[in-house]
Amino acid sequence: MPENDDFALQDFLPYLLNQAAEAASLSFQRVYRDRYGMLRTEWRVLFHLGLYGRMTATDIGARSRMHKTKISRAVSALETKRFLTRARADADRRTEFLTLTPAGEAAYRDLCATARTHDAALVAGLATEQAAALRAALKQLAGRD
Amino acid sequence: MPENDDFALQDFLPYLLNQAAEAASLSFQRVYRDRYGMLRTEWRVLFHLGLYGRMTATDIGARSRMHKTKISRAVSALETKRFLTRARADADRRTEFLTLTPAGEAAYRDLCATARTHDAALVAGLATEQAAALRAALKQLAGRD
DNA sequence: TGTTGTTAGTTACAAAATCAACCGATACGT
DNA sequence: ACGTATCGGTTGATTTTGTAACTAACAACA
Repeated sequence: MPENDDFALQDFLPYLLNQAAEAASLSFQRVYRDRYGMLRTEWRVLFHLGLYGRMTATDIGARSRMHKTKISRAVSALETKRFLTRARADADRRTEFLTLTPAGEAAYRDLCATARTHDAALVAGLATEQAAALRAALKQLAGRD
Repeated sequence: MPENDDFALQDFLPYLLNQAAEAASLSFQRVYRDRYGMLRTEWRVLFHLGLYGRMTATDIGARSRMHKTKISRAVSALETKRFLTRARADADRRTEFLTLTPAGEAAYRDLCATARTHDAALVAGLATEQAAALRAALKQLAGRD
């Protein structure tokens, strides 16, 4: 009845990606939300700081492609949770370096461990090379990193 | 410096999926936004109606896994745009059937054509089987359809 | 019929994301 | 030094989403 002869829009990549992304983040979201009262933006900032060590907000933005304001607010939230500290740079007093506190690092490690489990569960249905291929393709689509 | 020896969290699937999804939808979003003033939810509803023909809001929800309220609002918006009409069902007066107007169908066809182009551009860097494998993996992650 | 439970869809309110304007610090050209 | 532009980051207003409560219609069963 509908005239979608040639192109199956159920296969439209943006749609598919979004569906998969939403499904995949759901279970993990519950973890950082219930366990640490974090938002996804906060978890992402934490994750960057845990992974790369001391960074500025701009650095995080460049890597994560999150908007300035999201990062700014996430940093504030993490600061009030005592998960990170700020330090003005001497060279350029506009920038501030962000560092995880011990509590922040602990949360990071805990979440990493949980993330590992979730990741494994997600790819459970896929063969090893399939999973690797998937990650590679996603990286390319994401444009970098 | 950071102690992420074993597990590269840059490869964390929810993160990767989200990055790719965001990057992929960006260019297409501009199309339906600028050309028709639509939101993503609206485009999705339009897309379902165009693809499957007359449906109820609940049907759309079951297929797209969007929440009731999102659908309700998207339907209202599409109705004010004169892209769809509602018709109460005789059998059950709670449900209403949604049908695209000619204008709605025209928009659907236009956006489909554009979507096809965008999709092709996205998978341009991938081999044909790679793209197919990607879609298959995403479908599985999405849980269905 | 009357009660209880469920379903389709909407609405109200809170939470969060987006956008634009903003402040202070720096850089640059003159 | 001075004006202008730019950059790092924050704030406030608006928009969009999420959560819950709600209305109306139906179903089932006494």
